[in-house]
Amino acid sequence: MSDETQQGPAELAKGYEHGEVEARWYRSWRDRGAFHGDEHDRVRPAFSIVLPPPNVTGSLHLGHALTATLQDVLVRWKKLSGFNTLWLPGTDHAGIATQMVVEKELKRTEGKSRHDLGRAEFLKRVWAWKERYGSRIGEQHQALGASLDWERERFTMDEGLSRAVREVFVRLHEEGLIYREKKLINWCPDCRTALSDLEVEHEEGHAGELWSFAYPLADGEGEIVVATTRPETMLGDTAVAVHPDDARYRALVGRRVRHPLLGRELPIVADAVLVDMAFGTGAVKVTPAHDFNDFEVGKRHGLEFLTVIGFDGRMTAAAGPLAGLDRFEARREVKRLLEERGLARGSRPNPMALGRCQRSQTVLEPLLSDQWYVRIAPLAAPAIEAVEQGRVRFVPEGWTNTYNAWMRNIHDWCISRQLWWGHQIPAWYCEAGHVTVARETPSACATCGEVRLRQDEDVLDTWFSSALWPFSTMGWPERTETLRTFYPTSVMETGHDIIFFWVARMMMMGIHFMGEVPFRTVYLHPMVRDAKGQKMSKTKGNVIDPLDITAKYGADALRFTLAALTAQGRDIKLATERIEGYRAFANKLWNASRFALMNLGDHVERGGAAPAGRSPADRWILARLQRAVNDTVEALEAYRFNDAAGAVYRFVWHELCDWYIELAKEALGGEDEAARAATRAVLVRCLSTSCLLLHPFMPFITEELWHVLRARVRADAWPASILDGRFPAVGPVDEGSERAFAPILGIVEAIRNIRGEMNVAFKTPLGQGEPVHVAVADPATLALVAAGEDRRIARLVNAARLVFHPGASTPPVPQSAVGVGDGFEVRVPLAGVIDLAAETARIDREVARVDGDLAGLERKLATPSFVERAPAEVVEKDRARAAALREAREKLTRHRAVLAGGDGAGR
RNA sequence: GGGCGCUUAGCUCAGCGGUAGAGCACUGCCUUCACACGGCAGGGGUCGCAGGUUCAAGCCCUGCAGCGCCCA
Repeated sequence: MSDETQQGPAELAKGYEHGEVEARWYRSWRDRGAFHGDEHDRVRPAFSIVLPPPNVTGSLHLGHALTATLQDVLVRWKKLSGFNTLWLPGTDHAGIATQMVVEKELKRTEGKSRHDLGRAEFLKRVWAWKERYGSRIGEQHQALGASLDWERERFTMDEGLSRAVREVFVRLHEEGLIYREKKLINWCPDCRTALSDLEVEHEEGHAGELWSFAYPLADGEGEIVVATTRPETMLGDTAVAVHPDDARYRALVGRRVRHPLLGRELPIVADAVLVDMAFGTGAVKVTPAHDFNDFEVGKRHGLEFLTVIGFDGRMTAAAGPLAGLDRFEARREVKRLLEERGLARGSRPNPMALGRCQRSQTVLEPLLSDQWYVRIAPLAAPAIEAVEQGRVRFVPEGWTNTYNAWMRNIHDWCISRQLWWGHQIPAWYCEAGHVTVARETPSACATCGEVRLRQDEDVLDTWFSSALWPFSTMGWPERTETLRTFYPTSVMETGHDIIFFWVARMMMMGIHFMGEVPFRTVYLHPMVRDAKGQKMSKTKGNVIDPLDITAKYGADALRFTLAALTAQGRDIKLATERIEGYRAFANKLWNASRFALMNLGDHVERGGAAPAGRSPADRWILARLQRAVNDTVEALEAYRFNDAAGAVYRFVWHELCDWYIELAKEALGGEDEAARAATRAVLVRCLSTSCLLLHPFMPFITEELWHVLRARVRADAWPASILDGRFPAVGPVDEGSERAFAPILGIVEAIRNIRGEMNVAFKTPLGQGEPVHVAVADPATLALVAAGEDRRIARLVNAARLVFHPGASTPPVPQSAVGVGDGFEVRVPLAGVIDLAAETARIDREVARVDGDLAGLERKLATPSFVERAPAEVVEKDRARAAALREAREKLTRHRAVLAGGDGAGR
């Protein structure tokens, strides 16, 4: 590290410039391995998070930025709090998505398909793509300041992780939890692969059409009318079903109809499960090979399974004259042909649900095929139990229900995908069709010894490998030190949209293979939307690129914004104005530090404060600081990121900057050495503590200011980097000092209020002739005033002369404005300035406000049931409030009477 | 069809039993020696609607309406 970064600049620029600072510090942290989790550390408690791996070919969106921010907040907070932290980065090979990207590129540049290249050559291209673009995600995380342990970066297709995948597959197969079967699956004709239930998006209310046509009876006169939303599937019909209780059709059950286009004969069957007598004609066509419900009917009645639509979405040879047509063309053609034959029986609009491919949005086709499945119920049971027993906790709690509902109603997981990019299934077939599942490529069939083997061409669902992520990344199946130290991880932090994809499956796999849950807490964050609440998407063009934001406003501002908007249970609507606001906050902190540096003189920071010279203002701000620390920690512990951010924000801006710095100017510019030294020390303490509190949210600016401050006050006891600092500890708040100082602040506000309302500019001193009078009832407050707070007040309100009186009221002064507060009254003489009408109006407004409050309170206090049944302290509090209001009202009305008395006031 | 969530100031949202808060926006004044990415002051809400519980209800209960999400 260079001297310059060690020391930081001697003086601060007038405004905070994030660009240069951010680049410099991330490099410095990374180069010294500051983010490395130490697997050998057995002293500090461990805190670990695995980053849910983003798609390797993707690029970060705001959801990722949110994930990175919240996780970094947790990790940096825990690190500063003395934990041995590990935040493990990596990327996911994202089977379909990546393969599609590379295929598209291949088509564009060379006009070739992956089949033109062949599997081996195509995979080479994908790897090349990964090498070229795979680092982008990492760079983006670095720009956000993520304190990830880059030495442990993983990729789901790494050798180690691939070994873990194979091990898991083989073990589950040995345990009978993985099997291969021919069933109906959701097939995407565009991606040309099977999908799991989770990858199907259900489109509600699609404008479908219910189209009716007649099947003529095969043996005699008559017909039976059925309705369908998919006319083309009638080519694959192998039955017509009616309800067994339906009198209209009872005589027809067991008879046959003739297929009008193919000539086949179809049985009429009775099925109480499939058929709803009240819907349509009460008769239903049955296509067992192309519909999930019909599939079951087919099994129940031993029907033929006739596949008429192929994997390419075109009609098969079984579709007879329509073979080769696209399924949607076939739909039109079937309708045309049946109309021609006079069999069409009308149609009506039918809003319906439609299954689409999550990736390509293509309408899915249920197709019959051989696929691999995970028998999931035995894995789900312990995962449900883990949550019931509290070994895993969801935050916000509401997600527990969602998790439970899905887990208890779970279906076997189709894990094979007809892709090339991914973990090829470790199953081999011999000519006789025997299957050999093995960790290493087998030399012969386990059943018949045949040596000519062919590996299953399919690959595993990407989510299969990510389910292992919490332990595969730590070296499993080896028993590594990393696993011993950091598994189970502390928190799983991710978006609630992937609770099933990741969380549930990680739970099942973690418990099954590690014997222990993969994480203790699951924090699910909300979705990030645009300012109007719209989902961000490329097609809508409302996507905000996090890197554009960091370049413009700084990573700290973006991070703070995201944290400040992350309230539990609601989506985040992100408007750039919010980000601008928090950039201003960074600038505010910067300038508070700038002020301090200009006023610290030769102050040298030595541990152990000297409370002797501390003023009431010093004690007050330190009490407020402690409160802010407590609030922040409490919020972080409860994952209330917005409250944590809010607590620091409020302290830094509205207490430290708005009040304390202004209050401190008196002592800093004064002659009293001890007071000045104490103030300087308090200022340093407030700023350094604020930096620590803020560091998890704004790592860059806080590290920069830490260095500058440390060098300036020669605080050798402070660690060289804020990363090695100690997070402020929760402790008792000095409430006495808070309470004691409150009247001082109140007096300032009351005088400022008069100034503002009377439009007296700040540069015009008050009390130049007749002094400003302040009556104070509490002797303790008067003592503070006598000890020097009067000078601070005078400074903050720009008063030339300020006279304090013990007691309840100030002496009457013509042409003056009066303000009242809890335990004090201020009187500001405004001869020559006062606008009688304005002042009267102001007093009237005040009286009206007081009257409103008082009326409510008095009504309440006059209610016997309230006085009798409410807790004594509540009644007492209201009595005291009513008394204070009555007093204020009396003062105000007396003052108004004087104003209106025409004693020469005004002009 | 089942489940969950939301409805509070112009906007975005906190608050969740003792008569309403923040940020932004708005209005007036101020280039006061940290900051105009600023300061001071101010205006603005019958807390979706209707019932109920309670001494007391945005806050608890019931129903209704609207919006959103998840699952089937």
